Amino acid sequence: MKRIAESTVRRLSAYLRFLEEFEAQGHQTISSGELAAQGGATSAQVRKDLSFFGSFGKRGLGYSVSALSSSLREILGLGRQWNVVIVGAGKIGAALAQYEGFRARGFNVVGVYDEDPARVGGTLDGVVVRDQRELEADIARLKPHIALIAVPAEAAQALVDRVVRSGIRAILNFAPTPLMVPEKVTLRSVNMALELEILSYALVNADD
Amino acid sequence: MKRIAESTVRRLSAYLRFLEEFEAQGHQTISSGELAAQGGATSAQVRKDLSFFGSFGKRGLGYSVSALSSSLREILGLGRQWNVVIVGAGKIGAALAQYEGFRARGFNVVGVYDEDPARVGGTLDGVVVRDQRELEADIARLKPHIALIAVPAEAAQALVDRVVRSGIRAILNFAPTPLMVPEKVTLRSVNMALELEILSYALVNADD
DNA sequence: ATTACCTTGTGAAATCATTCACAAGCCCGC
DNA sequence: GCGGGCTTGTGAATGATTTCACAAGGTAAT
Repeated sequence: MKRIAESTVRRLSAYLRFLEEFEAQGHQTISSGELAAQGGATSAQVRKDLSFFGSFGKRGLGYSVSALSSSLREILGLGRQWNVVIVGAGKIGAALAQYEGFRARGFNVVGVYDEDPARVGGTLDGVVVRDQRELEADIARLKPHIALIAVPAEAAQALVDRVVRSGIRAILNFAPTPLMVPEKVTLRSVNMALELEILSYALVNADD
Repeated sequence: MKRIAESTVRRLSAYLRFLEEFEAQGHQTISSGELAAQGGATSAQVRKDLSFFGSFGKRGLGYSVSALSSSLREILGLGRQWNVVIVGAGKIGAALAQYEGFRARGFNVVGVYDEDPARVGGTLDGVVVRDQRELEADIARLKPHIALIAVPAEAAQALVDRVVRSGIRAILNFAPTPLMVPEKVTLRSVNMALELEILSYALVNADD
């Protein structure tokens, strides 16, 4: 299949979220226009996004809410459970470990790791914080699919290397630093200070 | 000035971060190629990004690390302090309130708000959690520039409306829901579950 | 001062993403 | 079964962003 733009995948995910709400409200069908109105997209964009993956609608009528939800879950790989390890049990790691939004969408936190003995052995939302030295052995045993990196910038690359070497193929990084991964590994980064800097830019250039 | 793409601003911010590191290592000058190598950009992209704002380099030599850092800080509006209020003192709000990366870059948390009486009065990294009912009065008094929204999805829009009505012009949203703001307000969203879903998509489509 | 060598700044070209616009298809009422 | 009214799916057009490629300008060594 042709490579799909990340912006498209991001929107599909947003469509799915709204479809679930819409379904809960008892609606059977939805048009591209209604779906678009939600996230600021256009109806043409919704149709184009979906067209990369097939034909899901009925002309004149729109899309079946439940059928489209299923298709999107299938496309996004959400018809299954994903196991996640969190590396770093500081403020951010702890918040992530306890974030309900992950489990709600099929992402299971199966391990949280830290190197600080003061944190090891503590429990976060039912998951015990384990010693970072166990990381390799645990990844080999639990075969998690995704690693969340929530350690200081200086430590991040070394830990990414370790989880990659242990077989992890997808990483979500919260450390404010660029990271290198082999091509076969997918890396995404969330950088909160950077988001604030973009706001800062917007504020000083508000009069454009 | 011509409107600058968000992707450009994002990269400028990344360049600045690396320049600061590079400066700490004692380097005087840097070429567009060295700067690019960092974040996976190309040298042409670095030069193009900078060219939107002026000429900062010397042909044959590169850029002065310190001069370029200053220019970027100026462009991004980082030559000053920004005051930030955090709405929501749950897991994520608390983690944000205590995140050192913000203060380090000139973003001062001047207030944290929650509606849960059990949280009000508590203290997070020196900042006392205040009652959400004080929000309007405090914004009027403290004139913060930026609001971070860290409340459940259902509550987010109402709180955004409140901070916007109180005069906030820039919002960073952590609630997993789309939000509406007037045109004059800049809104950015960080959606962690959505990031995981993009990884999920990448994992199921790894063989492309 | 001249030469050899680098690196910038920037139009032009290429690529990527979004929007337009409309034929084709489907539902529904009659 | 036919016609009116909607809405999809999709090429074509537009717009945005990235990459290319090279003239222009600077350094440094001799």
